[in-house]
Amino acid sequence: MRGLVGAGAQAKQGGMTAPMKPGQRVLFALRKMIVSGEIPDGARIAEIATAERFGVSRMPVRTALRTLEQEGLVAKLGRRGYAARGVTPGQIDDAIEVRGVLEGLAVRLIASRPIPSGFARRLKAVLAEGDALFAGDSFAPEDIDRFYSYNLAFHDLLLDASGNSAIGVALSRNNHLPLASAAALALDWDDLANAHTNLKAAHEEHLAVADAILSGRADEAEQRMRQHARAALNPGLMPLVGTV
Amino acid sequence: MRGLVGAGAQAKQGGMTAPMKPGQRVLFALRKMIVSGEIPDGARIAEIATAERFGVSRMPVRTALRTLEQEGLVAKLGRRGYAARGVTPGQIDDAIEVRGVLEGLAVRLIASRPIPSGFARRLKAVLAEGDALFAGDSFAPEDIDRFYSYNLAFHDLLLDASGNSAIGVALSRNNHLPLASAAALALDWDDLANAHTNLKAAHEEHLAVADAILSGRADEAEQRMRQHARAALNPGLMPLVGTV
DNA sequence: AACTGCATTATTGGATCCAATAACGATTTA
DNA sequence: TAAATCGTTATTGGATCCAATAATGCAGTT
Repeated sequence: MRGLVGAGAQAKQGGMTAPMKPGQRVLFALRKMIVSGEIPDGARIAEIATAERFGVSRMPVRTALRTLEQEGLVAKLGRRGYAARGVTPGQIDDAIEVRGVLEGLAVRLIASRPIPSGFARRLKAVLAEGDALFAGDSFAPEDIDRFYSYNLAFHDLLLDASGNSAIGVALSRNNHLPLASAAALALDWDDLANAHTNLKAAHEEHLAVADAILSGRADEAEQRMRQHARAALNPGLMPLVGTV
Repeated sequence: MRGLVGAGAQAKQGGMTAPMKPGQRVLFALRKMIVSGEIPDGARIAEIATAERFGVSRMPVRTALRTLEQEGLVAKLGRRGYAARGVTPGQIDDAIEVRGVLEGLAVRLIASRPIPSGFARRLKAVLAEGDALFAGDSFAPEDIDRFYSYNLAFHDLLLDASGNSAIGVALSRNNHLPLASAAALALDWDDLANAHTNLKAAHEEHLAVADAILSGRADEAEQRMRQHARAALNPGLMPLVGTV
């Protein structure tokens, strides 16, 4: 399943066969280089050098650096351009914790209010996808992709239903860090049995969260959602669990 | 105290007598126009027209729009430029709630770990400023400014001490919305007695949060910090309480 | 009269050029 | 010899110009 995160992220970033516009291309390339450590922490990033490196004008580099600054991946050095801010594992943990808190707020808000019938229906429909996935006791390779979609739908639904737009914008930060977003199945699940076990646990956490929400147990829903995010922090049983 | 928010925000944004660079100027002007509703919700913002309006080139407008897009204040319309996303009171409430949750996470993290002696000392020093402010039972006009500084120092200290950098980047979003940031004393305190009463309440919440932190009562610290943020939501006794 | 195709135009994105500014080094003087 | 000042240079920010592209309006045809 090596191509999974590539497939997902690339598709989301429009990185298909169609030629990407220079601006986007530079942005994604720089982002990838920084988070991967190819550009080491603290390294200066000059507009001219970068532009020449990518064979583009300085303009796309400039806009990309501005965006990366907003994302916290580069820091502005007064008049000396920008410097890469390497992403340490600790920062990813930090982002995961923030995500848990924000998603926890989302479910708490949902559970604190009367549940619209439409939401309950949609939530159950999403969860049914997960149930179907784990009906058997083993995984086929394509099931990872299906879980990816299901997981994304679950988190997106809750975000939408919270009715709090500020949560979404705050979360959009974290999603730029691979491993930190709910969508990122960053690690390759080379062991399908392993994947089945761990992703099933994630699905059952989803069920528990949903039950707490639909029953109006707001505090419990929030706590469970936080815990669900934190599960990505500790390696637990397996080599390393991606963000589920 | 009409000039307060102006003073604070302007100073923070560098809006003093020194001429601001075009990029900054356009960015701040557009931001202000959108949040104030001068540019109505959904209104299209074209580069050329805006550039002419401000008497600058299209370039600063472009970068400003990119930044505002990151902040969620404008939305991109495919090839038709950008559209203003009006800020409703509800969105400000949303942002305040998010702030409470994020700052709540910060204090919980601090309280969950051993307290560095340096932090305890600095925290007490900051709180002493507040104590001095409310030693008397009335306010002088300049005390509002002093409270502004003290309040900012309190929140910044906790943010720093949390050790979680993701909280800061997530919070930087909300701070762009006036009334949502901890720094914004958005409403004019024309009644000094009123200001004294309400800001003193805020200070006592600070004390309670600090006590919970230093005593290691993480859950309580988090809850109190959330409540502290939410206090800005309900008008309560007075006409309208700014974000304290 | 309505629909489709083409041409025009408005608008964004990129590239190049110019100005301002701060860092750095060399040179001169005490 | 060391420090200070002046000049050079590297680098960012802004302005203008050019290309690509999609929306819009007009005309022609069915």
